[in-house]
Amino acid sequence: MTSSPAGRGRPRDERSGAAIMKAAGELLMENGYAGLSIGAVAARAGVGKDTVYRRWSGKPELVYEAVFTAADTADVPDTGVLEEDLAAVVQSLIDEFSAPPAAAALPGLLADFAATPELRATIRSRFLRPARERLVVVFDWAEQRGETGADLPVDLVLDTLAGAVFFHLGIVGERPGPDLAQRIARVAAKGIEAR
Amino acid sequence: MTSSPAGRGRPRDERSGAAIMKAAGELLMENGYAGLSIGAVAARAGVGKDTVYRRWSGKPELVYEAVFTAADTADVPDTGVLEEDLAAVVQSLIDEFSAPPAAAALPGLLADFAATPELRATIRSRFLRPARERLVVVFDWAEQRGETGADLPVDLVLDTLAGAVFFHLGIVGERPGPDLAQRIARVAAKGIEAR
Amino acid sequence: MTSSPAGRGRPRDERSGAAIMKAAGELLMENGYAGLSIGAVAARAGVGKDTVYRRWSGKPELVYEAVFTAADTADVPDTGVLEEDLAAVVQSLIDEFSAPPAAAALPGLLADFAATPELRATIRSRFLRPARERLVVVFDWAEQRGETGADLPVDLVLDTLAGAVFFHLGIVGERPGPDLAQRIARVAAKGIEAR
Amino acid sequence: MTSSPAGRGRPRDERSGAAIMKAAGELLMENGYAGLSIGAVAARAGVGKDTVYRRWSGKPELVYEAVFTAADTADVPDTGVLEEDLAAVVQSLIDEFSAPPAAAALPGLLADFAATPELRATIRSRFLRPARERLVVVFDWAEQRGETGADLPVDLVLDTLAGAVFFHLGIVGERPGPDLAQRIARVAAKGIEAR
DNA sequence: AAATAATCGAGACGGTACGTCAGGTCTTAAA
DNA sequence: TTTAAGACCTGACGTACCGTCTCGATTATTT
Repeated sequence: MTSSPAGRGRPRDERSGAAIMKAAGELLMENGYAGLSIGAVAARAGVGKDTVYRRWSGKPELVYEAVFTAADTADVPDTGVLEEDLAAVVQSLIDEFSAPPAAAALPGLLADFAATPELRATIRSRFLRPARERLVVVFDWAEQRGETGADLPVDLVLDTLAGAVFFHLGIVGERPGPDLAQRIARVAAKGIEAR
Repeated sequence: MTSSPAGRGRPRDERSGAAIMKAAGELLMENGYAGLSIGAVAARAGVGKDTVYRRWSGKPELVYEAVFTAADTADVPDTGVLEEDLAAVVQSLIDEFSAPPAAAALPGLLADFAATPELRATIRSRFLRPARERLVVVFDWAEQRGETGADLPVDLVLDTLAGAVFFHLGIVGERPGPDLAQRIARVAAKGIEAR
Repeated sequence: MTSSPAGRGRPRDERSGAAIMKAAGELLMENGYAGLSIGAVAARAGVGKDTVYRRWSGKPELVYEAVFTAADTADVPDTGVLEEDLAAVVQSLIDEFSAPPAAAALPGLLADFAATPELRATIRSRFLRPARERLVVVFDWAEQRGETGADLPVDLVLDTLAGAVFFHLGIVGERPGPDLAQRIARVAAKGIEAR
Repeated sequence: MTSSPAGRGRPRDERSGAAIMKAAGELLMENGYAGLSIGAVAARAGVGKDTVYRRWSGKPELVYEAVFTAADTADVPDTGVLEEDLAAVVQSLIDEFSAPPAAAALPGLLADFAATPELRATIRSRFLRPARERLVVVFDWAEQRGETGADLPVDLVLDTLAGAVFFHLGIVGERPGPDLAQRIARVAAKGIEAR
């Protein structure tokens, strides 16, 4: 959210922003990403359209913030086994991508981000940073245990894991079976282990 | 394409359909998926809007057909090594997804498909069938060579490979390095090989 | 009204145009000129805004046509007396300006016309042409009878008569007493008669 | 202008009011009446919007005061001839109506006044009082000289003179030729003279 | 000196209207 | 029956103003 500039003038009412976020989440689940309009969000939030545009530059930014707010700073547990550590990382991606508003928003949201150069450059940092940080940690542990070599292609693996989850859930639309994270992690762990 | 209902009346002019496909591909590369409108396609093709709607039910179907027309029936070469076979499969996905009109269309197109129940069900068959057929063959060879066990999760692996390629190219927007297929295939091959 | 270009395409539905005119007249009397919006006219007419903009370039043109449609081609009667002839001309101006929708529209409408160079140039021809034609005839008769000289300043007299009626009715808002035309005509007739 | 309610609190800064008047006059000439917004006036004056609304109730009142401030208390000269006296009155109307900011403001301003019942009632006193006072004096002289009878319809003549000037200059937009006042006065004088 | 109160610039607030554009349907005359 | 053309209704877009309100700060009068 763009922070209010300086201390001058009437400060923004936090309740407006909160009402907008709430309305956006609801409409997202009711009508999907394509069926969500800024005007409808404003109307349901009991707010003028300007009040939305003052805070967010457009639908993608608004929906991104409405959906991906969970801080998700939990540390990945050190299980001592690469495959299990990876499973935890994949599970966090699944949790992030399959929450109801996220599932409704993701394909359209990523499409809009991908279509806009400025937004496209932010996709990794916005959607994948927590997972990437965890992955770096997990890779570090695995290297110290000798399970993997150094110089693992973090971003490529991350894209693969995220792509697998996104494609499986978001596009093809399968429900996330309870062992999905484990199955993906098993292949990935074996794939990147040293010999 | 919807086939012309046989029989009476003036037959459809095949040149109209071809002009529409051509115009759609051009506009896709100029303005992207979101910036393509049926009206603009019709105008550039020198055709009435009805002539478009008579053949395709809407933008997703139209763009899908304009972009994914290549038959792509080439057999995957039997290299005798799982990793190499997989690399060929991944390369075919890369080729399919990174062709200029496809790259411009894919994120938005998949989002529209995913948002429509009837279309969502057809994603695998429309975008992944050739790759899936190749993957089945490759897995069959590998099993016969003893490199892998039976009962490999074809669809999950397919989603993973496709998701990796799509996310890496379509969303994050990296150019496909010449060794991308090989790198993905290496991890995947090791991941699914029998111990 | 802009006439539909050539014979190609679907012809405009005359009922739409008529419904727009009717709605505009009603809203004008209910809310006045400033309170009339194109969107409200379209909504009441059961028509899309485009259908309005396709026919009229904006509110001034729309309201002008909605209000000043009466052909008003009646000839001015030859009474044989300048003052009486002028009274008939003035009365036609009063009738034109004091009809309920016209009275509601005139001040704002003329202001918008005056503020737009292209429209400003058309004020005389749009609002005063019938009166001017009558005035020319009346002056011609008067000259032939010897009541006046030649070279009367038609436009200045016309502006004076119209200004008097407009200012008296439209701005100051007096009801048009039954002898108003006569009173204005008396002064004007005396004013322009030859000694 | 609403006078500052005496007494407590910080007194109004007279420079703010002056800056607002100045900004309003400038913007009026740059953008016309319709193109003038309170927000823009406040911004150019370096003032908050409330500082404007605290002093004036809205655009019409603000513009009226910005434009029609000239006291114009000069006495009409007694020329001894009705036509010449009238010419002076008409000339004062021309001067008032054709000053650049007034010319830009008048049609829209009068339309807004006419559209608001409370304001409409004040039009004569606001815009025509000086001219009316002069006209009464001039008629008085003329009656004493025997040029006219008593009981001249002051308001009707005034509306006619003002309407003629307003319509000729403000609406139709002619530049005021140097003899305009004389030409109008000649007709009017003859029109109201006793036989 | 302290309390009270109105003003100041700034700008957020909920609304309304703007004029444009796309979607998908329908209606014409011509082929 | 299809064709090109284009009108049709719906509804969203992002912007501009409206007139009100809420800030912190300032400047006066009243205790």
